[in-house]
Amino acid sequence: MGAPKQKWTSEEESALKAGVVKHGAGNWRIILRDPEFSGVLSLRSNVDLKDKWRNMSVTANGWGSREKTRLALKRSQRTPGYDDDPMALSTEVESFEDEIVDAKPLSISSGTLQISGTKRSIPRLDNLILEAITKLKEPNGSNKTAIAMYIEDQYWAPPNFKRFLSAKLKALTSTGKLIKVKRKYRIAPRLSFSEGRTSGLLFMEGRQREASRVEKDDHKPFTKSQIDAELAKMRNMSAQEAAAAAAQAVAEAEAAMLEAEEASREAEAAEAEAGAAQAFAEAAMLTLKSRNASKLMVPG
DNA sequence: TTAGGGTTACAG
DNA sequence: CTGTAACCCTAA
Repeated sequence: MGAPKQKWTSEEESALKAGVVKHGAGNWRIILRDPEFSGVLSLRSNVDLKDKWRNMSVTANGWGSREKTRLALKRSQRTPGYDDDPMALSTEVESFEDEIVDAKPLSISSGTLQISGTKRSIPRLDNLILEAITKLKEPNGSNKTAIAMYIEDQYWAPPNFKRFLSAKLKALTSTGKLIKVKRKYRIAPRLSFSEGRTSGLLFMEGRQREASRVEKDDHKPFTKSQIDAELAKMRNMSAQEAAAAAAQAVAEAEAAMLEAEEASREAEAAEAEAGAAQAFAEAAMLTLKSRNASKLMVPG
């Protein structure tokens, strides 16, 4: 554990962690392309980011969960008394030394969007959940414990994370984003509507009968047609406008989720509200992402 | 371009 | 000598 070759500085590590929290793990090129992070990580490549993140994850993990590493491969001698449990549940996973690193005001590129009121930016839990399910690669889906474990391992764990996650999973299931079978969650088959031509607004289309415990379906702040209309408007926006709108939607969704969490007594309505807001936010982000991927390719 | 496996260099 | 972190190579 010493200081071997070109040791990463604290600034670089902080930038990496902030970038992962902000953009999500895996988008190394996006993180590197960010003007804020590129200042510190200019001499680092995307591969370096990935490797560093891997090393950090492995170190923080304590290799007690589900990692092979080369250690398991190299060390073939295992004690016959106890073999490693693939689903070791350790609820006391402290993250790195610092908890929330992302204290800087989140600024969308070119989008002069000031999100006032939000204390700290919650990383899109939706994407985290989807990422967790994707990375876990469970054929039958992943249960809440596995998802929570993954997120807690890879990112940081808020104090009331479990309640947060439960509410979020419920909301995602209600909106058809996830499919819940028994106790496992799977990603809904229609998740990509890459085409902006047809107004295929899918998530609330043909399902809702699969949800086992849908208690309330009454009035929602955002109806399906309203979301569709908003997205249709967004497609005609400029990139900056779309980015701002998407960020605003995400912020509102997060705020709604926070309110839903805090109002834990009659959280049903607030939960539905947050779910609808998140559905729109997610769709907006996907639309924005498609736009950026097809149009805004800025060569480094 | 990213994820993963493997190798090298350095610290204990 | 062993373990760890950076580095390197390759497949998807």
